[in-house]
Amino acid sequence: MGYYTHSNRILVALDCIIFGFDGEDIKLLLIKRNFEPELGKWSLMGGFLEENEDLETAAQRILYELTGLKNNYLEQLQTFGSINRDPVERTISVVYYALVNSQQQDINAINAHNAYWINLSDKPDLIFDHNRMVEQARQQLRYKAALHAIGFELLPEQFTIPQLQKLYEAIYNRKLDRRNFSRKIISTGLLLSTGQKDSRSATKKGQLYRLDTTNYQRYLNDFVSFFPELTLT
Amino acid sequence: MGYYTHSNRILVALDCIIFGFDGEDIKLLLIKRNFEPELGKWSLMGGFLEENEDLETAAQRILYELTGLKNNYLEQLQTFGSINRDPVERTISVVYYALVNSQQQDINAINAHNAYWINLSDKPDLIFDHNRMVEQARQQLRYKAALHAIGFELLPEQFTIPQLQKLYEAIYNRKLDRRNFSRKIISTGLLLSTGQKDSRSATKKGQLYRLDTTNYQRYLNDFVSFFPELTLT
DNA sequence: CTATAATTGTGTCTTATATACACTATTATA
DNA sequence: TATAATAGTGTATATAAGACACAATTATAG
Repeated sequence: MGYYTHSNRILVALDCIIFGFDGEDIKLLLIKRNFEPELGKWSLMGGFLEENEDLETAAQRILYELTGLKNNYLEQLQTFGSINRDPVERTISVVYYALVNSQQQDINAINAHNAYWINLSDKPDLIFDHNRMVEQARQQLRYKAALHAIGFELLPEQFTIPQLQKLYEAIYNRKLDRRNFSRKIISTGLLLSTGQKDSRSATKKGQLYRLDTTNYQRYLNDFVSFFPELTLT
Repeated sequence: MGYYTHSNRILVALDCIIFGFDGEDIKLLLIKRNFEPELGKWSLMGGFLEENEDLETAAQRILYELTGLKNNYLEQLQTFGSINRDPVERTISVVYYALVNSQQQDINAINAHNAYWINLSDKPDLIFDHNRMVEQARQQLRYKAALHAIGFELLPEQFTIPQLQKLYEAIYNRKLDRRNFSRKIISTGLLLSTGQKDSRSATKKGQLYRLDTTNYQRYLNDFVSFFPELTLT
């Protein structure tokens, strides 16, 4: 293996925006830094790209180190590369965002990293360009959830339609009509009734559904467009 | 300015997928390489990130070097970082895609780079992971054009509705109904009649329109979603 | 100079979907 | 057993999608 004569080799970091949902609010897993630089401030979970590591592998590693979770929804968002974005040394950061079902996490790993689940609406100021990263991820989540029925990744395996509605309401920060939501989501064919009922509910117990993974694949690819006639494959 | 102790500094490249439209087909500006590595093969236009250069600035520079064009639609697509994607040396590539009005290009610059406009449907095999990059860009173009009325970037300043329709048909590779297309596009309020007619047409000359830039800004942000009720701001 | 072929412009009908809204059912708790 | 809270279902109206038909313009051929 040879080398290019070009000399500008720089550090490549990865940062992960980790979204969760507690039934009421969209949450972010953030780190109160007990290390330099920017000790004491809030940031995303990050790390450097290693020598024999693909980008996606590195992002998965960083997510796993923090949460003990594997096989989550994880997608590359964008790469941030302003000259002075990192005051220590020029570093470009490849940013991923993850959707995790926050009930399955490894509490010990999270505590060990001094990380906390924080309501997206209460997000503190973050270091470097991490605020911009989060803002862009939030928008991407709205996109994706609107087009691709992606939101399920944030829910437990079994969920009720009202729970799903609360998730959508949290993502878009607006109220939806219960009756229309229910009709629409059922018409997608994405939900399979489990026959069970939600035991946790304090009043009328809702019907539990789970994703129909057959149809789900289709919905991950399809989307409804500006010209509905142009719905893609 | 200090340094991180981490040692894995690597080359950062940029590659540009340059889309055009000739009135019939979507085109790609590709390079027949007269330099190493992979001399004689086809590739995207690329380059390395310089020391005092932002990512977007570098992408603009590369686009300018090849086409003489500035101020085009240029957007980051994704970063590709597989370990062995470049056989010479580990390099990650931040990929941008550009939409250019291919009538305004600098022919000399293009010839000097041994570049050619090639129908997307006739795309030759490209080096490294450039095939994947183009495929992803093509999908992103479909997304964007469906959601954001972005396609105008590929047309001359003045255009007829049938020309716009041909562009959409090329992007999505399918026929659309003339009458419904016309009604729909007019109802968006994006078009301003210029009062002029298309002189080039061989039969009935179509009415020339141009973008209403006021409404355009809105359409760049808005999109119609999976739940139309959730159309975003 | 008129017929023709090609393309543009506009209207209308039917069907489907969005949206608004009202009543009934279930369950823990007082 | 009444109440408060939430879940489930139905229906009417407005809007948009999608299919389709006819009239208008213009270069070219006869």
